[in-house]
Amino acid sequence: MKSNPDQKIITRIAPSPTGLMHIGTARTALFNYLFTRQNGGKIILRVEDTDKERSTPEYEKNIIDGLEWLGLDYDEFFRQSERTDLYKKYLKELVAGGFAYVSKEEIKKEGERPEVIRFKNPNKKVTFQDLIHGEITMDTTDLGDFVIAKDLDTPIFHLANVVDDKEMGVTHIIRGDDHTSNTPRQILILEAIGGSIPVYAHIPLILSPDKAKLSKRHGAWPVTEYRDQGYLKEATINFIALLGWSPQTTTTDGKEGTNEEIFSIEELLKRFELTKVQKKGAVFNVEKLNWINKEYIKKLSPEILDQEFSKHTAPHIKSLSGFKTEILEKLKPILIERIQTFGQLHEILENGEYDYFFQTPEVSSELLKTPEHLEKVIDLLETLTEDNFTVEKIKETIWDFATENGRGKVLWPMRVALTGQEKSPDPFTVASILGKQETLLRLNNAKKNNPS
RNA sequence: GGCCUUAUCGUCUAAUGGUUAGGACAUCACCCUUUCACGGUGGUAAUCCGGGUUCGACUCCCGGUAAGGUCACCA
Repeated sequence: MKSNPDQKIITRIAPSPTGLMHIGTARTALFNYLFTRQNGGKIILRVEDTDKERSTPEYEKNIIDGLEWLGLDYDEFFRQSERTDLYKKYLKELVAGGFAYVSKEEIKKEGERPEVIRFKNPNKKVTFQDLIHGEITMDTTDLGDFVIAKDLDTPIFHLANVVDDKEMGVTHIIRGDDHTSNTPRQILILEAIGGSIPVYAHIPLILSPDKAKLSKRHGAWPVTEYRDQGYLKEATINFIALLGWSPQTTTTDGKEGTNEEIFSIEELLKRFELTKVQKKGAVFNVEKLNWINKEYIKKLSPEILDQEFSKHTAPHIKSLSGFKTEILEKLKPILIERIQTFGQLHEILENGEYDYFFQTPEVSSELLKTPEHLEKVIDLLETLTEDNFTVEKIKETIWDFATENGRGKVLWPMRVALTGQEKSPDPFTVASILGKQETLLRLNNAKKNNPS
C-alpha cells in the first residue's frame, strides 16, 4: 500500500479527446489530484489521442478548460500523437524480441488493414494489487493474441498507454473501473518491455438514476456545462468528491456517524483517503449537487455574488420591457434566496415570474377578493415619505390596521394589487422595491377598478 | 454467454463480530408566515436471498440472485 519512501509518486490523468469532458473524467482527475498532492508527487496530463479519426483539438481544449475551471493543476503535459517515434521504437523491439508479430488479417470492416501487429500472449494468470478492490486475478488466455498496433507507426491504446506509463515512471494508476479488465493485458505488455508494475486504483463508475452508465440523456453534462449553468467550482468539486468517498468518522463512539458534507479543496487535501473510496458505482444525484451549490452560494463573498448575479442576469436585461437597474438591484437578495444555481436566474427571468416588478400587472377583480381595505392602506402609505418607504416602515405603518381587520383581508388584496399574482414575496417588500409612487399608483388603480 | 467487480433507507453514505443500524439529500408533517420562498422542529424509510462459522453477524465463509464493467484494427 505505502509506496517506497525514496520513490516519488507519479500519477497521470489520461483522457482521450474524443468527446467533451464528462463528470466521471473530472472525478478521476480529482482523485488523482488529491492523492498525488497529498503525497507531494507529480501529476502528468497525458492526452491520449492515438485514435486520429475521433480525436479533435476542440475536445482537447474542452478537457483542459474543464480541469482549469476546477482548479486541478498538473505538472507536465504530453500528447501521444507527438510521441510516435517512441512507440515505434518499442514496437520494433517487441517484434524483434518475439513478443509481438505482424499478423495477416481477414478484413471484416471497412478501414481495416490486411496486416496488424499482435502481441504474443503467453497465456497465463495475472494478479495485480488494486488499492480499492484488493487483489485481482485474471486469466489472460481468452484474450488471445491481441492487437497492439495497426502498423509500426500507429500504435493503439494498450501499447501507447503502457509505454508512456513506463517512460514517465508512473507509480500509481488511478482510473475508472472500466479499465479493470484491460489491466492484465497491459501488465503483459509492461512485462515484455521491462517496466515495473505500478499500483492500481480502479475507481467505480458514476451511474445514472436508472443505474446504467451515466450518459447525456440523464442530465450528465460535460464539465464545462456545469460551469456555464452557474454551478460553483467549489460545489462541483465537493459533490464529486462525495460520490464514492466520505470522511473518516470523527466521533469516537461511532454513534453520531459523520454529518460533514461541505469540504473545501483544502479540507479534501487533508482528509481524503484513496483507499476509503467506495467499491460500488455511485448514482449521480443532481438534487444533492444543487443543495451543495446552494450552501456555497450562501457563503459567497458579496463581490463574487454580485459578479455571478450580473453575469447571469445581463443577457435578459434588454429583452425585459420596463427594465430598471435599480429595481433589479433591489430584487437581487430575493432572487438569490430563491436559486440553487445561478442558471436558475435565467429560468426565472425568462418565464416572466417577476415581470410585475418592471411592468404594471393586470389585476383580476376576482383575485383581489377583499378590495374594501385598499383605501385605508393607501391613506396609511401616503403618510410615508419617499425616503421612508422601506420594508420596516411600511410594515410598521400597516401592521396594526392589518391585525385589527384580519391580516389576510388587508394584506392579500394589497399584494394582488401590486403584483397581479397569487404568489409573490411579501407585500411590504414588493412595495418597497416598487417605490412609493408606483405602489400608490397600483393600489389606486386596483381600488378604482374594483369599487367596494 | 465467458471473465472481472459489486450489493445498508428512493439517492450518497457511517457502523471493519455486540449500536434502539447513525448522518446527509430527497420526501412527509408541524411551526414561522396573508401567499411563495427562506428558516426551524419532528417523522417515514435500509442491511438482496439461502445456508454455514460464532454465545452473538450489516460485518467472516460458501451458494444463489441481481446490477455494473469488459470481451474492437476505440480509449
